[in-house]
Amino acid sequence: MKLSTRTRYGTRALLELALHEGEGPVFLKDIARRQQISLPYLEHLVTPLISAGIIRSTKGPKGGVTLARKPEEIKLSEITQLLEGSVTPVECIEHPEVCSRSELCVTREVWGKLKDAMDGVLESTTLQDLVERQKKKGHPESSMYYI
Amino acid sequence: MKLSTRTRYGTRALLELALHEGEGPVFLKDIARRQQISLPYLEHLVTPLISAGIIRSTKGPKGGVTLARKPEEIKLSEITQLLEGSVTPVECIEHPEVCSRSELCVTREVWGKLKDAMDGVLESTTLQDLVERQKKKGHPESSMYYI
DNA sequence: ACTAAGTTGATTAAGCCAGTCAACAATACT
DNA sequence: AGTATTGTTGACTGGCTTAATCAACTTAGT
Repeated sequence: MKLSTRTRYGTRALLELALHEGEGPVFLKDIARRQQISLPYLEHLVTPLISAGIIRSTKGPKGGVTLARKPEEIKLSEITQLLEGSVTPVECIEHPEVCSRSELCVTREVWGKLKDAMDGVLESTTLQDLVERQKKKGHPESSMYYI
Repeated sequence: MKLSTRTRYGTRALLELALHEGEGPVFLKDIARRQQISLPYLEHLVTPLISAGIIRSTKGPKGGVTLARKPEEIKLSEITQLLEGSVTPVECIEHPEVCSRSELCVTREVWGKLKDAMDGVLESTTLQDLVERQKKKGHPESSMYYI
């Protein structure tokens, strides 16, 4: 019952972008350094985020990536859906046909409640919420990541 | 973000026992057949459940396993904790020391909210709740599993 | 042109985990 | 006592997923 590193890293990368909203493109290299993600790995995370229209990229010198929408318009549910595949605790919730017992299975109902509880949190949290939390905590990138 | 089959199968096995509460020991073989779990695999699931005091076993002919407590006293949180290891979406919630950023990380806070939401469901659901749901649906084992 | 970026794909390495097999231990029944 | 039946334990395997890297390619600015 763990989130994939895809989702964890991806969320951190997007938070990083949200923190620099309005400052123009950010280098993948900088995101990687500040959020402690390996650059080659980050490159792969970026691809689906672009196709999904969450970020925009600019090639060449002075290039980088930017949020394609405002932080308050990007819900965590969208990010997890994209990077995690889905946050379903069991396959049969979304695809009842994978198990012949789906119809009558009561454990399935409970796992459904579990999913609903998670969705509630993910639907109600946006990147903007993360930014505000971060501001309350102070900006770690200024004091910590540039040694 | 999937539950392990350990947890899924284990929960089904316990439900099966709860449904036969008060009828004496149930053969592992029967649980396996009715809940469609491979017998050798079920055997391994049973071990931790016994050590945790959730079920009791009787060896020999007419042996089998029984719930050690009443269904309403067995919470899902206990089962998942035992079989899943834990339902934490990220390691750093329970062990902040695994990541140097734990202190200042706001994504960690959100994953914490996610865990709280899940815990809410798991803490408030008992085997008895599953039994009642099953009764409302009818008893599938009588009509379906004995072909 | 040249350089600095992002993009894409092939590939690898490792860890996890479902699942099986086989030997063992205990109990009830005859 | 002996035997069949059942749970117990541990060793082992095979496959899947996924984090991660490398290398070649494309695009854009100077």
